[in-house]
Amino acid sequence: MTLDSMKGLKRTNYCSVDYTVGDTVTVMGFADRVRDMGNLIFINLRDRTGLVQLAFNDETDRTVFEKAQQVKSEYVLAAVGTVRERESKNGKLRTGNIEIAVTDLRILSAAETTPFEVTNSDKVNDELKLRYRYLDLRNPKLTQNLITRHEIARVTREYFYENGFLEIETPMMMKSTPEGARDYLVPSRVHHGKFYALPQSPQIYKQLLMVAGYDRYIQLARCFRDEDLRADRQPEFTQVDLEMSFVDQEDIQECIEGYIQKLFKEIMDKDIKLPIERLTFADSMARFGSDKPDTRFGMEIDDITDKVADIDFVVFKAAVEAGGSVRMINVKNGAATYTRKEIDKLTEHAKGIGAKGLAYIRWADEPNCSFKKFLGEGQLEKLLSDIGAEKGDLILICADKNKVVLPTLGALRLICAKRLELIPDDVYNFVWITEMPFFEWDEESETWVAMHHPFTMPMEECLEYLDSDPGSVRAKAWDLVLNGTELSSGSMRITDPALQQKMFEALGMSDEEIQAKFGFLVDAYRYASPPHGGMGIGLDRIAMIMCKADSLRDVTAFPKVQNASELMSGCPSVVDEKQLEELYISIVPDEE
RNA sequence: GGCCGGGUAGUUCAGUUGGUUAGAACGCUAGCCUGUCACGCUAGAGGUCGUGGGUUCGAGCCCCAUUCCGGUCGCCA
Repeated sequence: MTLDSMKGLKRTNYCSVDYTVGDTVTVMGFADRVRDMGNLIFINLRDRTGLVQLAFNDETDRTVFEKAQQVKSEYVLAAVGTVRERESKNGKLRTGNIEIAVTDLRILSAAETTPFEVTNSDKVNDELKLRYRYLDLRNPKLTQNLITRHEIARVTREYFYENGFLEIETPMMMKSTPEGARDYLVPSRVHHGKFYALPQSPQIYKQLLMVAGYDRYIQLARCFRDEDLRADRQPEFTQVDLEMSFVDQEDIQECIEGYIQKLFKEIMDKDIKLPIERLTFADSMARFGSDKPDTRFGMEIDDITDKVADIDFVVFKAAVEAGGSVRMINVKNGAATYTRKEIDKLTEHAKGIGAKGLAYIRWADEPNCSFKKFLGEGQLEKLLSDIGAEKGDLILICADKNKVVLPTLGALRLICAKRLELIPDDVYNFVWITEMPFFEWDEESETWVAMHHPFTMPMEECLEYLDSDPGSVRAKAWDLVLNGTELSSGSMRITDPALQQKMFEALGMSDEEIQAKFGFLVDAYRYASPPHGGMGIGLDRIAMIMCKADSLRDVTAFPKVQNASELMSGCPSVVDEKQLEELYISIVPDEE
């Protein structure tokens, strides 16, 4: 087949626009579907805006008609023609009332048969679609997602520009700081044996920008973390990264609330009520068993330690003796119809999280209690009434240390709600989680590690417990959670070098270590700094939620798969010996 | 690294207790068709059943190993 040139043609409009009958237009795009009826041919032409129908009949110039007969799916075409009304309308299309009577058709590029049908690929295996990502990206749904993502980025820039933020780029190659997630390393050719790291976040640079006096900074920052993937976690991702000076926590939250409100109004036409609810970390854990609670439904956790105190059940007693508690959720919503098998499955899940087991009361016809044999006369009736149970309820009870009980019930709460379809999909529940713990006990290294990062400001009233009870120290750090997804995380930063020194020490770092890792940062604060804090907001996750997508892959143009490789290009890949030599790198073979 | 699920025409799937030539739909190819819009009709091509090994007279099906994909736990300051 001989291909045509588009010489002499200029596109007048995208495919899916409002047309005026009688106009002469030139459109260009992909053949979405060809319907050849012998002496009558229709071609749906597709571009990123949508479809328009090209029509060829006995009034069509013969050479143009013959050209149309050659067109197959995914060919790239240019067509000139006259807009006219369709004989029968198609209500499903924006352009369904008109068609283009083609007077000139050019085949600009021919396609081989594609490995899957581009616009009918819902059920096609993801692996195949990812190998041919450039084809899948032709799918209108993905196109729409990427356009929405573009709109999110546009509104984001608009909002922060309007509010006096400066967009400043920070380095992509920076110093490795082994705290937190694993770094992606970039070897240096010039410096034998030394490495750059790709940023996990521009954290340190943005703090230094505050020291430098650029008091409102924003960047749509690409960030990298060498950790395993999840549906909502890619090794590279984009954060709306910002930092503000001369503010406190409330000022930053207020600024972000304005952003969220604008974003949801402009992209989703949703009105988000302000202020967004504040919930302390401790309350969130106690009520929802999670630091990222999904508040679109109830089923909150109840502490029933006191109510089971007189029950002689060894599991309950042991939990209390170990300093733990007995807590429950009431699944309600007809969950008493759960079969034994389904409850066993919940138990299995609970065990997966760390619980030793699950007690339950299933009240279908009669209350059926898993620890009945440990109950005395009348105790079940009393318990049922104490916890407010009714016929039809399923009560799940977990007894252990709080560290186990809360996450377990939190997870079961989500599983049951999903199964019973209690979660409305058109509701957007934001919540601020505040007063986050500063330290987290790391079992592996048996040390306290910073939960947020070591530059986070502790709450003033907690400073005195820094040495005596680190676990109780709360931070001026907060998360923004939407429908159970952590969207954003922020904190006030330490600007006092003496306090920063103290925090490093509490984290078990020696002076040498501090100097080697963060010396430049500590030094910077010795030359005075405005009080400041900031946030990093997950742009990909916002896009995922706004597109109602199940995976970040659906809102990322070229995503990576679970093992962090990219199926289309096949990266990561081996490199030439010569490249390695220049970098002084030798590869140790895999042990068998 | 652990656990769970999956891999059969180009695609999505079916494939009985282990038994003849592995089927269907869509797509593709060819022909017919003047108002379709998931066009229709007729015919056709297309398979190392992920890979390797084993059991068996005989394996898509059973066993072992391996690989790839997904989910999840660990991990993600």
